[in-house]
Amino acid sequence: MPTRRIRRSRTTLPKRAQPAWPEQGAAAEPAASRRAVPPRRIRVTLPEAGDPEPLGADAPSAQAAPEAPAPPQRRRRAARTRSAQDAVKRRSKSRPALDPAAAAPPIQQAQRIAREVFGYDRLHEAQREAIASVLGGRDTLAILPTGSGKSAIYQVAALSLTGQAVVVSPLIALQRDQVDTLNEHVPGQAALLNSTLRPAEREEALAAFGRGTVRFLFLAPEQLANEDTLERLTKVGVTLFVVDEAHCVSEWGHDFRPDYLGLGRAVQALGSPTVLALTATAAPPTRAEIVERLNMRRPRVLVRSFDRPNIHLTVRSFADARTKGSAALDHVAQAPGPGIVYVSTRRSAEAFADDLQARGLRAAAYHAGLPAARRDEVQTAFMADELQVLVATTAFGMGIDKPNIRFVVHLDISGSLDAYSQEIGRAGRDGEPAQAVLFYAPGDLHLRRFFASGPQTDAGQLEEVIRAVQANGGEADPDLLAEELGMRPGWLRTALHLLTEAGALQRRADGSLVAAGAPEPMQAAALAAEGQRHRQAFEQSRLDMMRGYAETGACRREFLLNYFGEDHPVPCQGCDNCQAGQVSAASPVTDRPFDVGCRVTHQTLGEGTVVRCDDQAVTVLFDEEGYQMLALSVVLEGRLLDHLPQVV
DNA sequence: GTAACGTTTCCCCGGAAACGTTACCGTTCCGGGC
Repeated sequence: MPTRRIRRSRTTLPKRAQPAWPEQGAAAEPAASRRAVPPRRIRVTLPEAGDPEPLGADAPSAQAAPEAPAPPQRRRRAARTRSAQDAVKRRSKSRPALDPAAAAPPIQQAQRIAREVFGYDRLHEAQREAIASVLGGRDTLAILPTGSGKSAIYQVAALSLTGQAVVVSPLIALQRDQVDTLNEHVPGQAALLNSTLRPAEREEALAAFGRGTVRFLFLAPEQLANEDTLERLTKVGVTLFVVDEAHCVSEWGHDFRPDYLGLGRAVQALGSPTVLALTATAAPPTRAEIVERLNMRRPRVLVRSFDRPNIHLTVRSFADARTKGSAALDHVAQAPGPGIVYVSTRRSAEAFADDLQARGLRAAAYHAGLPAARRDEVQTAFMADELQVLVATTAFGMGIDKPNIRFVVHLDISGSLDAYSQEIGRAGRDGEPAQAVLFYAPGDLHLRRFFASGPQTDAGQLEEVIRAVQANGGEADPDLLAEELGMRPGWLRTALHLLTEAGALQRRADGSLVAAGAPEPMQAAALAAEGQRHRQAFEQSRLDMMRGYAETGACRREFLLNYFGEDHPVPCQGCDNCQAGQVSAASPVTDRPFDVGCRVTHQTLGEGTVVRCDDQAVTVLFDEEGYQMLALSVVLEGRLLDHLPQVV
């Protein structure tokens, strides 16, 4: 077994040449503090692929356990990509063949790797459970709060296993950070595979992974849609398939990045390795979809509390957008920062940042329409506390780990409580008090309804597409079809996706789409249109829940946690309604007609699961129709809901 | 669903009003140009 010298290194923020926002007279706040882990040199022995020998029992530690950190959030561009690839080249020693008969390594081995390789004195309980589940060969979905060290789970699990891991990560910048972090601890054992690589670099990454020199290969889901890439990986014999930020499967797969929905197919093609899906936010339907889409078998689903008691929840309601904007400006101008203001459009991001600057604040806008260099500059400045306020669209935030964010203000309502929870979860990661304030005007719902509605299709158009595919000899080339039918390419891609979901089209081994032959075009189009209708109804129902949160007079924390299937005692004293004395202690759980989590059936809405029940309303997540809030008195008087046997 | 923007219509040539169109969040990948 090889011995390696590992040195923990600290990274530094790149210096910014020129501030592009007004400097304020007041002294800059201290730089963001990262957890200080003293650099040290250790000698560590790692199991090779095929090495069955466990490392021995874990020694107990009396020290507090530093949790695994989220990746640092500085953009590291081509130079870092090349350095990771160079590291791969330096380590070209081949590994022994995989040994599938090797016994699952014990959790003690994982603890030792966590300590000796990554410097964590001990893993916390959720990390241990998830790692043990993976080491036992069980597909695992871990839904753990931000800052709980999700990355450490796959890092330690993969190094404890024999064989190699593919890690699907949504953003190239995130992948770079993850590879850099890993290569600081296990030099040369992590590599990237994405479109920024030159052909030779790409080939080298695949070859190193094929030789076993590289244990972790990070890629975006689009890479796995490439049949050549998938075939190369299949030959390697991947033992662990990790999906980081797994909520993207459900959140982005349907209308934005459809290759997320193809990950289950990739898992099968890779010989069904153990699947580990990690996310910080997933309500029950999102969990179900992740499990289904990733083809997870009898998965262990680990869920920890979503509650962040140090974040105070407030909603301020307004009749119109103008008075709302003015009040939000006053609020943010006096709020102790640093903070994030989320808005729904790029234009309003620019406008609100301008307004804040006019008030003398160091503020900047961040959205996907900015040049990459400007986005890097703004993000780096915010991370370094050079900015007080970042005004951003949803483009900002994934993977962000800035501990001292004191407020997250929403100038516009989010599209779902899933998104809202993710966004406010970026506040107060240092455990100190933080504020989440939603500025709400009912008119804001229009734009969100537009986003939730997605591209409009009808069965007639979809049938037209299928017939065109058939007329083309069964080939479904998006660009050709768009031109031929005079349809927008974006819309046509959505149509092809819906038709594939309905079974009217099939993906061939080379990745291209062909007509499936059955069902008949009319029937397939109707199925596809119905599928989309369900999806849109579900999205609209999620927006309804977001609206429910904004308009509730009950405890907001309870409302938010109920959405994620978690109960919470009221009053919480950590939200505006509770502090205003509007919320009194709830009736005992046993007195409620419907328990959270119980299965019910409705004559027209079908079967569903109760997610919330208070004195006024019962909220049910129906399997087909999404979330529905029903007046409790009407439900009880009309006997609209019947209990079903509990699903174990 | 709304707002911003562009075009057309008045039919005296500049500009208001009406009307129509389009964008509105999110990333990766790929091919072409320099």
